Amino acid sequence: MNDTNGNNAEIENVEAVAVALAEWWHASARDLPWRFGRATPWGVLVSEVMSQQTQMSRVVPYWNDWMERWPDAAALAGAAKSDVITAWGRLGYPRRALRLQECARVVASDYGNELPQTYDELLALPGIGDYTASAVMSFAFGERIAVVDTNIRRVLSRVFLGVESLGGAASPAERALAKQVLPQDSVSKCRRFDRSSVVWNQSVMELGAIVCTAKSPLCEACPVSSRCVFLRDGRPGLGERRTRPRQRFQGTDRQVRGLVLNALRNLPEGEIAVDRKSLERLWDDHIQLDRCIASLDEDGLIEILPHADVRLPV
DNA sequence: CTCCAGTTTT
DNA sequence: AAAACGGGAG
Repeated sequence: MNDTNGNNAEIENVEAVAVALAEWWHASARDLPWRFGRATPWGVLVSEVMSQQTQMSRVVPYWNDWMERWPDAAALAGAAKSDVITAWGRLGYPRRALRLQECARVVASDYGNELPQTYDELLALPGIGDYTASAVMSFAFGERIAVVDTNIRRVLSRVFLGVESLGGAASPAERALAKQVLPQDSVSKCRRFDRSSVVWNQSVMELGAIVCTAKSPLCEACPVSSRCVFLRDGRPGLGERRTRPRQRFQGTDRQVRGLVLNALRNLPEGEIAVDRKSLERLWDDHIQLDRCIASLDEDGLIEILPHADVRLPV
């Protein structure tokens, strides 16, 4: 019973779309260093965590340096937290860096330094949610599993339903659609990055990232434009804002937290702490500053020293 | 000002 | 279900 979405009659283009997308993928996919079987499963996981809310183009140099320095989970597990936070640099959401190291510690100690190969075990790892667990199952292990992220939601909704996907969490209907159109894998294709479900997930996501973008999709350059319900219907609601207003950044705690962390990352060689005086120069509102220092401490991103100086954790 | 290969906490 | 969490690019 697949009644979660009432659109089964609508979905009949899938084979043709899959063929066109696969061709486009092989001709136009970005040559990211963790693609095409060049990275270990752990390397794929690292790339996915770094890409949570951060554009791929910004991730590439960080990933290269990171994997050279900490090639596997055990290496990262043994690193100093301060080094992990510093290496994370300006990727944003630095708690991801800490969770990635926690993840590495679990993989190293509970799984013998080899990434577990089931969705449920991956999902249980720190910092790994539904998207990343699915992505690793598909991209690293070649398993047939529906991957649902913001790009895939947008592309599938446009191509097959002709409407913009709504903001917020993925709906049951969107998940059902993703499962419904996921290609079967033929038995003969054994190389994991050649499996049709894997190419499907990667190419749909890639299309959403570089062609079928949120605000101004490049329909002229789209390999499935002739089969896209959204384009056929005149792209109804394109550019219409469906997400709730995002929190502004200027003046928020996130900005202040970023300033404190940035000061700690950029300390001269040999210095490990920022003193209270310097902290107070970073932000005029000392109430907010103290709130942010406290929250950074709670997150394990800094340690508070005597005299209210701060440092990165060991 | 919006958007971005999301996850966790409330 | 909503808020918190960075920072850069278009």
